[in-house]
Amino acid sequence: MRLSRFFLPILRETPKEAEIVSHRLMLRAGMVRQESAGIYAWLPLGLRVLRKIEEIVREEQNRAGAIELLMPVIQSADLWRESGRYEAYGKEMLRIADRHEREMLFGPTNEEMITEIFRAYVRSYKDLPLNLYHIQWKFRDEVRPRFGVMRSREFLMKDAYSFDLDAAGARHSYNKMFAAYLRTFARMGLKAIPMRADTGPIGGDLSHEFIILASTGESEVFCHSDYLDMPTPPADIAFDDREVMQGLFDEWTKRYAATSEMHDASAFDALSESQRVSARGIEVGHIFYFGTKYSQPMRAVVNGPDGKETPVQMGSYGIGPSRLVAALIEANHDDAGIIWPESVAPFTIGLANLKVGDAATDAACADLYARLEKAGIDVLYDDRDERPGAKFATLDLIGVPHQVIVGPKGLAEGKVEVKNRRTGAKESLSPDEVINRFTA
RNA sequence: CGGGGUAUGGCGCAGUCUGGUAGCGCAUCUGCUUUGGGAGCAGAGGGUCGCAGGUUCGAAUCCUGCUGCCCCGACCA
Repeated sequence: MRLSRFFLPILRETPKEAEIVSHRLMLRAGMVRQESAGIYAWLPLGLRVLRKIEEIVREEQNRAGAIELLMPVIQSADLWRESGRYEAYGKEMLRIADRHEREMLFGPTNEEMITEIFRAYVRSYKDLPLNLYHIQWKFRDEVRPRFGVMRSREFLMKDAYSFDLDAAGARHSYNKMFAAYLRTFARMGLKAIPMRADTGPIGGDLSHEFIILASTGESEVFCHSDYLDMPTPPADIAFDDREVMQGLFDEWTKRYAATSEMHDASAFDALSESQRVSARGIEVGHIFYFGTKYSQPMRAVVNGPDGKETPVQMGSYGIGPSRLVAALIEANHDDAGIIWPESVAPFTIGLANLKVGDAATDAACADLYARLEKAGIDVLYDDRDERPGAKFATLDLIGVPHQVIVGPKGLAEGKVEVKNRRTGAKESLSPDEVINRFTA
């Protein structure tokens, strides 16, 4: 992408409403624009990151055996009356009426709808297990939206729903999502620690929150230091092997880890000084096993091997990709701006032409740009007629992991500079070496 | 939902107390000079002062009502 043809509305000053660093940087880098309290437009740069995150989430859901579909954002009130949550959900649910005065709502979550879809088609235990998910916009009318997309009213959520014949099967489904979540966050360069959680309004008796550590996190968390170095489950782990999955779950939950609401000070204090990690955290995922809470009232039943009808055992599993964008910035930034992990970066390379109009730099940049693009690398080519300082500041701000800097001085010796945004390390390489570096 | 604050050009702000027809920095546009860490000079454009009433010869400024947004607390992907 040529920057001169892109839409990147950078702000030099920080809008006053932005309190936390991720919100400030998202506004300054032209990633989002607030349209109303807790409602944001995603500008091109922000959208590229959101899509990268979505794709990682999708790949790991698919790997764990979940199947993608897409449910609507607008739902019927009748569906929610069946489960009893229409009244119970309260003011967080945005209720609307259509032209026929039919009561509708903007979905805050999809347990009812997925259960309705399930019961319409599935009759036999032979069709289980089943795990269906979608990535769709949700609306929860938060009392007090804040922190930009970290706590917004409209937000993107990946929600998966598992269906099993019995509790043991549901447990296995839960464990598979548990493993998928560990992989998902690890691929984004995040250390997400599963912590036992309250089930809240979703209900049920088994639940974990996935918390990433960040100094600006909303909640206080406590955990065993071993969690900082636990190995991520490999891509080819045996998702269908119940014992392997249970073993992984047990390994990841046997040590102390809790948010402040679930904190047990005496258990935590039993750890040695060096084992105690007390930090701030951001919730990026939440998984629940809730049995027949919805299948019972909504009559989602299957015929078991014994010929009897049984309500299915369900679980639900959520990740907020839009919140993750902010969480990733909270965990990856410095004074100059954002530092994207490579897997979610909007562009992999920022190519800066320090002297637009100079025949040599123009030609060198055009050549590098074409060859890197041809190799399938996302390159942002800063071909604007700006001074070098402005280009450095822009690339630092938007956090592109690698900067390739082409100026007359280096080019006179056949060299361009490659700078690593995270480490600040600079190398002087020939254009051919640059191509090899990034295409090898 | 309780408490507090705020609303003036794209962004950040002054002007409001004491009424006289709107200003500064950044950004934008034009020209010249510049060009390895957010350039300099000269010129230009852009604002129903949140909305609706009212007081007054005259309202950004005073009065009344409303709305948006932000912050602090209790709740949440």
